[in-house]
Amino acid sequence: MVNLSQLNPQQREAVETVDGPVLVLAGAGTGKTRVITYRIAHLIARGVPGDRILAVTFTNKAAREMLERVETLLGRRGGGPAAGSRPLICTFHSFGVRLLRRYIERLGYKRNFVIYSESDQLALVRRILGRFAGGVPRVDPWVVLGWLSRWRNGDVALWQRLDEESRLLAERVRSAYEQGLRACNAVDFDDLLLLPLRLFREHPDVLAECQERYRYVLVDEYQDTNAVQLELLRCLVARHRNLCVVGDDDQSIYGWRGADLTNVLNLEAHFPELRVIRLEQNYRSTNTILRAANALIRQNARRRPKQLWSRRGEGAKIVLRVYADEAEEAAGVVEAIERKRLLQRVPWSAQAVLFRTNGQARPLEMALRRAGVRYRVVGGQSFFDRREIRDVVAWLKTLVNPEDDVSLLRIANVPPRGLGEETMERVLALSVERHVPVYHALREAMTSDRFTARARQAMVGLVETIEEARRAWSLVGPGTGSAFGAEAWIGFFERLGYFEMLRRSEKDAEAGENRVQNVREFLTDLMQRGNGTAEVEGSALDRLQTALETVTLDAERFEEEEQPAGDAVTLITMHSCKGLEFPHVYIVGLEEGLLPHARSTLEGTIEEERRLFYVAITRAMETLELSHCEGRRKYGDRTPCQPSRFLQELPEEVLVRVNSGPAAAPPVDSARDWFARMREAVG
DNA sequence: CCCTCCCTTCCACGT
DNA sequence: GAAGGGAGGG
Repeated sequence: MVNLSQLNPQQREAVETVDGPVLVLAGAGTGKTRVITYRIAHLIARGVPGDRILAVTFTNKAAREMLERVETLLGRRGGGPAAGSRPLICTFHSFGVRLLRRYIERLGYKRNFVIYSESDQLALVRRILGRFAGGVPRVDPWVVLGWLSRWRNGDVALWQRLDEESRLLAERVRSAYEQGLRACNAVDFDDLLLLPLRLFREHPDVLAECQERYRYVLVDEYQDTNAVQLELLRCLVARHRNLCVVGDDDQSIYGWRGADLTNVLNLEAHFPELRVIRLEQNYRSTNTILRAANALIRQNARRRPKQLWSRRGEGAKIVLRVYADEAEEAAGVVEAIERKRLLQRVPWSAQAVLFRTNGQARPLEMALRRAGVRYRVVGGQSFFDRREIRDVVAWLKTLVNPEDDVSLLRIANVPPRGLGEETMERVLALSVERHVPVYHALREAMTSDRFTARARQAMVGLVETIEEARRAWSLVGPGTGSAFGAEAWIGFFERLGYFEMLRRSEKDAEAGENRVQNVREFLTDLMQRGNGTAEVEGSALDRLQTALETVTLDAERFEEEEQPAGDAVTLITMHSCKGLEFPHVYIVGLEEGLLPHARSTLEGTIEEERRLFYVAITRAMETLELSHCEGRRKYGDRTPCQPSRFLQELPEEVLVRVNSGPAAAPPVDSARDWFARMREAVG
């Protein structure tokens, strides 16, 4: 039996109420993950086979951590679950991929489907918009992609808000977009949820099988679910109704991605027999911090009321500072960090700086580097935004599925082989005319006298390269003893001339070599993944498909491996800090326009911005420092800033206002001396 | 067809 | 202020 004595009464109730629908309202820091892991372990200990349990999370990281915790919980007591009967703990999206890998043929797709990343989606939308470019004033493909996603996820309201012209355009784009995906045998992120739902609705036998299999369904971060996810859940638990969702409406910060707060507020509508359990004892923060958080979030109208409290005492007051601009703010934060480290022996790793937008990381990084402080940036510009990585991924996707037009068009002339814009445009036209994938059109064009001999020669070269690689890699299997590894793939790109192209593309030889190195590392990493998975079956090409899925769905993992752990300050956005905690937290840029963000003011989503601030505040365990600037550089020149309206909502008695005029922060150019002196004074 | 330079635009948050 | 896209020359 799992020992439940370490849980408080509410947590215990949440763990032991195993049958029927349960909503656990778990405030920040109240032991939410603990409840889920204990609940899974408790179910297994009571004799439920592990593989009858499905736990859904929002990030892969959360899924990995949860699995680990469940295993320790069970393993410690000996005889953990047999390898075959482990609970399935994964994200909604990877759950979708699992189903699609098994059943997608029932929906008329081929098994070697690829998943389009956002940049792939964008390329497709761009192409479609280009095709429609008949006098239409230039439309932002980002905006259109946003419409599409929201429309496909059932946001009808948005659709109705568009004006006549936009709606007409959007409808044409939508239909072309969906056809485009189908034709490429590609699915996008939304499809990973939408197609499984279709599967459930059109194939009752599949649904019945899943219902039978997943007798107990748990959902973490339930406040982040959208309408489609709720539908999926309702299908899954329609029979046994053993659904346990854990979440906090006050921490719902993904509305822009379709997350719907009413899923939490109105769950009784779908499950009248719902048990609601509140967790309000916080184990993380001081009462000063909680008082600020409670006061702030109370201003929101749409919520289920709750009040956090803790046994961790009052703690230090919250410091509020004003700086002249973002450079001084950064310098001030670094100073505070070093002060804590040198005077109070607080390591860098116990401190985190939180901000609203990724762009705010830059001045902070500069100040940290100048002071010799180690740091790590969580999230931020993705490794996969690098050109060389996108090229390589497009090449690999093409090898898995040559009918993936977006990838093929991207790599057709990479490295340059004489298949420029003009030629590919004509091949594309041919593919549209014939209703076949670009790859087929390309093969047809090879022998067509509509193209010059030179172009045809180039096409033959491309097709042969693809065919040869596909043939070779589909022959390599686990039993053949041939090399599977990254070296073989590196060799492929070497022969392709890709590395040479990279080296040539940079003026600076070192920068070019750097890009080459990025690709080598990426391939090494990718192949380790393909070989490491439980899947022993299949050719190298099959494994490549699996590995590419992780690239698209779990990019975060690649980034993590990039940055070695160790003692370092954390720089992180307010969005990605959810679920984390730090002893000492600095929240910067608390200004109108940044928080609440200018766009949210326009869109009327102030409450979500307030929740975002709430999430940020509740990351802090011991101390919290807030700051805002009087002015800030924007697109080059300086603009004045007003303090965030949310600052006025914090109770005055928990704050200390420190006037950090220009005098308090050391002048930027002498920062190094200042730190040197401080170190000397301490050491 | 490829390269370079200038000009525009800027994605807020992430599976 | 940087990076990507478009126009024009090699």
